Amino acid sequence: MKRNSRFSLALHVLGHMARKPDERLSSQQLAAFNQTNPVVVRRTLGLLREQGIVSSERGHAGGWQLSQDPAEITLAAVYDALGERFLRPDPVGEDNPPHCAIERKIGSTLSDALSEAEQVLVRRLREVTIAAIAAEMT
Amino acid sequence: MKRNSRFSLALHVLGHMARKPDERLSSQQLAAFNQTNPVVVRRTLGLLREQGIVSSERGHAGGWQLSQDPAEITLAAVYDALGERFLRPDPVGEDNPPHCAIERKIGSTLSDALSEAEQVLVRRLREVTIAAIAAEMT
DNA sequence: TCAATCGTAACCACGAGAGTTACGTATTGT
DNA sequence: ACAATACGTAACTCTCGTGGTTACGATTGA
Repeated sequence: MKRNSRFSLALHVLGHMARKPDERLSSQQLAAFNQTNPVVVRRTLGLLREQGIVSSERGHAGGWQLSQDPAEITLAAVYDALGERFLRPDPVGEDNPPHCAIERKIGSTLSDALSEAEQVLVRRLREVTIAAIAAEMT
Repeated sequence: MKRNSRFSLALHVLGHMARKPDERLSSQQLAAFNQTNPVVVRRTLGLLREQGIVSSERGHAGGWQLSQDPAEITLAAVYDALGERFLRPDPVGEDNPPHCAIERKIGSTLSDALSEAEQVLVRRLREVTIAAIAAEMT
């Protein structure tokens, strides 16, 4: 099992979809690109559909299609749509209230540092679009 | 079970140790601060010992002590000593060589973005010392 | 009607990491 | 010496997150 594959799975299939904007690709086809399962694809793309990035059609000629211009879809949008958090926060659990001042201090310090790092990450992801990814395809 | 507790566990016990530089604190005592287990403490502090941050003594009056001035121990040093990677890379697994160009592109793009974000994180962690953490204790 | 396809629920498989037990070894106080 | 204390470590369990899989209902088009 590949861990943390949601994001790269999404980017990969979006890249392929950007190459064939007029076709509706089935979960089965998209799954093949990642050597994974149609259900996993549906799960993942379902989150993107909620954000209007892709659309799906049921039935005989159904499948998935981009809802936006691939040049307008940033990796940050995908990251957000998936609810990804590459930074593992959890500096201070919600259920374990700090017992001493040091724990609060640690929690706030780590929170600040992680937030800043993630801002940098997202800023970078905003600079790359699906179109740029698709352009690399052979 | 608290996840990702190694780092905050380490910072917490180091903070307490910094308050009592002359005492040797047992794993048992340190574990109590975090409501965890002595073995977990030994495991974690063992990594810090390898980097010369703390020292341990066995036997009757044994325990743990800081090996460095708490004002010299940065959170980044602890982060490194623990081998923590708050950013989950794994953009392209080592065992699954990219099948098409898009996968390589995704892998390198994510790698770059994650690396940059982590540099920012570490830079921040370098600005905070154990002494600063300990100063917050009540 | 029938085949293709998404939408979901439900469950399994696997791995990471903390929690726990157990035991060996080292050190110290008496 | 000897008992008590404490680390070092192995081995196991528990839990959680996540992907994989199966199953089935709903929808669409020929």
